[in-house]
Amino acid sequence: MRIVFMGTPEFAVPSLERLIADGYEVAGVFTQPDRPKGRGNRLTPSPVKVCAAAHGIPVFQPERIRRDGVEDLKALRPELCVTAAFGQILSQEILDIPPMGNINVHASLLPRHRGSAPIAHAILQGDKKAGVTTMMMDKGIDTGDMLLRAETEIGETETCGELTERLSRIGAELLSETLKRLEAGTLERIPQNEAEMTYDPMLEKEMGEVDFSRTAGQVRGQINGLNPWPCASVPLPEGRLKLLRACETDEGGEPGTVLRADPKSGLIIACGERAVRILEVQAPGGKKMRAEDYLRGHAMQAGTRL
RNA sequence: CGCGGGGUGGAGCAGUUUGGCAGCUCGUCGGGCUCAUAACCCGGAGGUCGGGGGUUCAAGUCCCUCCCCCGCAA
Repeated sequence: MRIVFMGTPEFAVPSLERLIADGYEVAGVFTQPDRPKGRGNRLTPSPVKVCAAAHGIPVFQPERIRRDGVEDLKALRPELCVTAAFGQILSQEILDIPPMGNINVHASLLPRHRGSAPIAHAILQGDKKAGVTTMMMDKGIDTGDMLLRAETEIGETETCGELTERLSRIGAELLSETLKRLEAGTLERIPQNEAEMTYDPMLEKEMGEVDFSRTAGQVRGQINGLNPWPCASVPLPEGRLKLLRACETDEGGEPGTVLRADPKSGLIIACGERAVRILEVQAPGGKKMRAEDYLRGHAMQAGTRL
C-alpha cells in the first residue's frame, strides 16, 4: 500500500518507523518547516524529517499544506494518508486525495482530550488512564470515527514527557494493527460520543504559574503534566524555580506554605487541600536535580510562603 | 556572530568584585551515645577549583583561548 505520512515531533517517529518496518511504501513525508531553535537560533529539522531523510524518503515542508502542499500531495498519489501530531489542519480538499482516507494516530482515549496537547491535559486533569486512538480523519479537529484504541495507566509521578515517549511506542503498535485490519477489511468505524468529548487548549507558558490554593491533586497534575514544557514554576528572588515532578502527600497547612525544606525530608508545600512533595526541580541556569540535592545548596526556610 | 546563567572532594552550593593557608550543607569511612534511629557527639579520608596558555613573589580569583552544561527568546 502506498502511503504518505504526516507528522512532526518525536511522538510521530515510532509510527513512521513502524510503517517502514511493516513494508508499506512510504512515498513521501510531510512535516513542519525547519524552525530556528535552541541557542544560536539554529534552523532545526523536525524529528520526523530527520527520520524520513535517514530512510531516503522524500520530505515536504509546506508552511501551510492547505495552501501550498496540495499539488505535491496529489503528485505522490497516496492510497492512504497517515498522520501523527502533524501540527497543521487538513482541508477537505486534502482529505479527499487518498482514496482509502486519512488515518490519524491521536494520543488520547477519544472523545476525551481532542486538541494538540492531549497527553499533558490527561495528566493535568488527573486522569488515571491515558491511551492512543486511531481514527479516520474528517474536517473537524479530532472528531472523526474511531478505529482502534490502546490504554495505559498513568503513573503517579509520571511526567508528560515520559508518558509521551511511552504512548509513541504504543501508538506505533496500534497503527500497525490498524492498517493490518484495514487491509483485512475487519475494521469497524465507531462514531465518537459527542456528549463525552472534551477539547483542550494548546499549552501556554502562563499555565506554569502554580496556584497552591488548588488541591494537591491538581497541583501535582500541573507539575507533572507541564513537564517538559512549559513547566510549572514558582518565583524566587533569584528567578523562577521550575517544579518538574511531584506527588501528593498527607500533610496540610496554609496553602503555598513550605512545610518542609531540607535534604532529609525533602520539599513539601501545602495546597488548598493536602500538600505536594516536590521530587525534582530546576534552578535558574542550572540543570534538573532531585529536590533533596537542590536543598543541600539552596537554603529554603520552612514557613516561607510561595 | 540573538540574549543570559553555569562548570570548585561522591551530591548540591559559597568563595571570584578588592589575587594571599579551599569553605558550607550532605554523603562516605572509623569511633561514641541511645531500647532504638534517617537523630546527636567525636574523628578521618577524599579536590591538578572544566582543559590549555599568559601576568604575578603568589591565581579558584586577573588576561587570552578551547571544551562542556543550562535557561530565555523563537
